Amino acid sequence: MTTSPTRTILHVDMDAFYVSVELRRRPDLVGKPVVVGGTGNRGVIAAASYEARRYGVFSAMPSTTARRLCPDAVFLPGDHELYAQVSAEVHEIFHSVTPFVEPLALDEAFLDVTGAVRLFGDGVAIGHRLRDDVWQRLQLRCSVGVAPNKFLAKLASKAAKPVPKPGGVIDGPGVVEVRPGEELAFLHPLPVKALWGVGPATLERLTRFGVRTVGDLAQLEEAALVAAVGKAHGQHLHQLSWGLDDRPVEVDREMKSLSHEETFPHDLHTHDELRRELVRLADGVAGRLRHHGTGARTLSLKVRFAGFHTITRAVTVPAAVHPAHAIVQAVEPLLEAVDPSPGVRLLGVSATNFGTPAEQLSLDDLFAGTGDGPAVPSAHEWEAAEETIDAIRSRFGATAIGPASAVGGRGLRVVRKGAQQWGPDQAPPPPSN
DNA sequence: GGTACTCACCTTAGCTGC
DNA sequence: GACCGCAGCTAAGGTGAG
Repeated sequence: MTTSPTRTILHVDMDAFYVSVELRRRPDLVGKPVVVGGTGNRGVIAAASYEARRYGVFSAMPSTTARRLCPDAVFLPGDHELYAQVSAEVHEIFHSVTPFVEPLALDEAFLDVTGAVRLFGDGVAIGHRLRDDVWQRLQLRCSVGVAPNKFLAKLASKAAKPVPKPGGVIDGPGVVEVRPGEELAFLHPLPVKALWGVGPATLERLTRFGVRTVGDLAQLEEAALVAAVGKAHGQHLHQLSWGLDDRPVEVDREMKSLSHEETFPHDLHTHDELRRELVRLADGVAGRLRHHGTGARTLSLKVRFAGFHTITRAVTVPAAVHPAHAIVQAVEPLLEAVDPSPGVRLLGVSATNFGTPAEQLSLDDLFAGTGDGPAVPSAHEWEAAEETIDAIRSRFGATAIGPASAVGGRGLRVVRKGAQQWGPDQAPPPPSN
């Protein structure tokens, strides 16, 4: 029997990242309940200061609920570009100890420091070093978990965090280590929902089996678990319940899908309105496909109705495409087949099945020789136009130019990743005549 | 009653070709 | 020609994470 050598994995998680970044430019708000997120009635909370968490406010909570729980909280709209920039600085510090960094989100990452312990000391020493560096250079706090695998390191970093209590915020240890041999003693008393992959639906199924803690789950036969939650998920959870996780820290994770979706301040009821939004979303997806130098064969449409019922419709085209007009051409018939009369609150466009874009067929090609059809640009003209749009946006900003067919009652609005991360802004007042 | 956005992965079902 | 089993692809929906 072979055993894999013990690894030293760190999970570094920034403390209330978005809020902490905001507090650097608003020191007057330090010590106060502050939340970052959607400011409109349809928004959600992206991050809450520990003072706000004392009132039960947490991320992903509807903004309206947060306002009710903590009316005195300061609500900030969020600045995705700034957070991305600060995140890059944080990751630079991570790279100062190891090249094996797997970004998980803007505010957290896994680090494989197995090869760095001879240089910098053991995992705990590296954890403290990183915490000190992040604080000295960026005035931000983070928590570090140290363990033989990713999954345990993640749980450990959570145990290292500050704890909001009704009486005040209690500092966490900052660095928590799960040593080899102590995995089960750490893991089994935890509630089963602490496991990666146990969300509300899985939790309910497991509760039916009387499973409350990770230890309970470990005692369950793998076959019973597979019957309850499916093969892949069941086998994975069984492994995790015994502290087993051999996934490597992946430095270059390949992107497999790309999407833009948007919740509207008010429900839309007509195809005309929806078509305008579709063009905008497709333009955003197309820009990012071009940026990554790829195209997509499968284009999907997502529609969420007023009652929150959500449908998805997809189409796969013969060759990968990336121009916005080709995406619109593919997805528009799917939209036409949807009845918007009940009201549509969200529209989304996604691209999967990536591949090198083939030579594009234009409408001209389709109508070639028939003498029919509109006078439309050729495929090369489309491509040249979109490259020019990219150049203008990189020089003058993302909102400098956009598709004319996307201009509607709300003016020209261009889709950028993260631009509307946490829901629509406060709905504009009705137009006055 | 309220519930964002982005991405990954899984399950199920239907279809097609061999 | 009809049928079966299998693999591969696609579509749709669900779940979970951060």
